[in-house]
Amino acid sequence: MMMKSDLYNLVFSYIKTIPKGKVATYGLVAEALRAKRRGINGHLVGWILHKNDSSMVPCHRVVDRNGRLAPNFAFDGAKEQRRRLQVEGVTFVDDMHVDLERHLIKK
DNA sequence: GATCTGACTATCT
DNA sequence: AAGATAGCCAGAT
Repeated sequence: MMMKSDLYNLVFSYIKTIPKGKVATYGLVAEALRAKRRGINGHLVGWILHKNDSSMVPCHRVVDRNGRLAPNFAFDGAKEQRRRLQVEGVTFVDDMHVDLERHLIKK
């Protein structure tokens, strides 16, 4: 198979489980992955997504702990990410911040 | 195989 | 309040 690596697989597997209209934080993903691979931090998660640039994965549902969207150099631009989330029913408290209280998977 | 890098987060200054 | 530092890991070179 062409699996990049175990980490990629873990990250994508988790992200794919994020329900539509929900979001997860990098820290949350990292925490979940920590169950499989010890000591994983948010850097790993975001960085893997960056390297992979997977349009096939709902990486737009992953935000930082403040609910802020990824930086502009991800996706087609932060505004594109915001548009995708809004289409899925995610509400925003700011142009760049999702409403974590309503859409964060869990805490 | 050593060094650099990274879309994070918490803590300190 | 905003910038700097530390902690942590694995992929890329």
